[in-house]
Amino acid sequence: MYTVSTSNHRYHHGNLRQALVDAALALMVETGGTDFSLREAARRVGVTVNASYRHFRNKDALMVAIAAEGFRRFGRALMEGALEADDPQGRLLGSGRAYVRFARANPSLFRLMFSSFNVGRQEEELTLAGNQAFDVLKSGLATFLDKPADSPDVAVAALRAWSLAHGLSYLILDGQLAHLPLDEDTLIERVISNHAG
Amino acid sequence: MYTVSTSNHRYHHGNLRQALVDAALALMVETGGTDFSLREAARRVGVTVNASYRHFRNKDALMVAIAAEGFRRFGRALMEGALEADDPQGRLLGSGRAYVRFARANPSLFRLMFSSFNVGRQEEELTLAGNQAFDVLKSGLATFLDKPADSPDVAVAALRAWSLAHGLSYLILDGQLAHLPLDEDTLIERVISNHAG
DNA sequence: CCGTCATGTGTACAATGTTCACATTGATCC
DNA sequence: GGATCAATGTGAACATTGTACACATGACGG
Repeated sequence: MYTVSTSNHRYHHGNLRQALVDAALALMVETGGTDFSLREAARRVGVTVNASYRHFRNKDALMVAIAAEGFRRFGRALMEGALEADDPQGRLLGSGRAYVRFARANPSLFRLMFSSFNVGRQEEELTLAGNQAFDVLKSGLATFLDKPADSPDVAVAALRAWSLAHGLSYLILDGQLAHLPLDEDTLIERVISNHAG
Repeated sequence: MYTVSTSNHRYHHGNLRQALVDAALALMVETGGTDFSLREAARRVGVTVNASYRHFRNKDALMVAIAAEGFRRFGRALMEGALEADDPQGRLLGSGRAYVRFARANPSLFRLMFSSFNVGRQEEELTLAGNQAFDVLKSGLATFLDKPADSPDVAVAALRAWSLAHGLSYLILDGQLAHLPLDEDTLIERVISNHAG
């Protein structure tokens, strides 16, 4: 997952920061929720809680780091999804599918990413990673609409696509699709692609 | 907000359950986040923490109760939004606007509602309130499409509308609309109504 | 070799969620 | 009307958590 230092430090860990991120993420996955214990994460890594304060100002800072890591993976997933097709529309649909796929595969991380956005809005790492993910969608839409990326039309279309994928992902995570008459994948496909009614 | 018992109980509160819900909600609003302290809520109500355990199994149960209360208000807001117009399409747009309006007006509550959905999925009160809110959208779409409410087409259309409003609301709460070239209300209007660029 | 700075440990503290034993209330039945 | 009893409150206690402060240890450049 991350490169460990070569020597066998008894005292110094080597890459505690990333190790804490990974441990906390693992804890979240086990719980299924978006919460974790700082102490427990440190315990897993084999280190005292206080050691983590050398790498994060407080627990919120660690959560922001996790969210940022999530957004980086997220952006990558969106790009790879876009590469599944060759035409602009296909690429757009590909990112949409990748969006939902990511949310389903990493529910806790996905939730944390978007719930810690207000907490750590001032944190540069987070906003940067978040904007980069959004840019994937925007540039895809710009080429699809054949208009400049900063035009209002592109903004509106991107926002609509983003909203659609985002809302759909959340509804799936909340189990809101279970009651519906079609199976999940068919629903996702029909919702994302634009064949209205 | 809620009817208090007539007599001046020194010991018995009268409607502690609802009072705790209100206090916790107020705390969330003050913090801006979705978290609160059970003890602090009890303190506000003028009661010991332990008293709350007569009305809620634990803190999560209180959160679920808050979320359910939120979904009831939410459902009402959607209905009122639909009543702003007379034609089916106008009603649909009305609920969409009401959806986003509710999220902006009650950000903490909105977040809690959808983040506690997995925690308290087994809780009947919550799922009931949630489904009722969703039914408002579904019935509106059924009359709009003039098809039976349980048809796949209605399901897909409802899911798409719900996703759109939901995602847009979340993106607004996350402050993702600040960077965009149009002002928020114009964006919302253009995203919700279907004039694809 | 030795300072010095980053990185770790130990101790301490207030706050929180939760539990258990006990107190108080108010309705119900004789 | 007074005893009974379930509903509803209090009080003390405990483990866990996030955080702060003083100190230990290690790596490394002069």
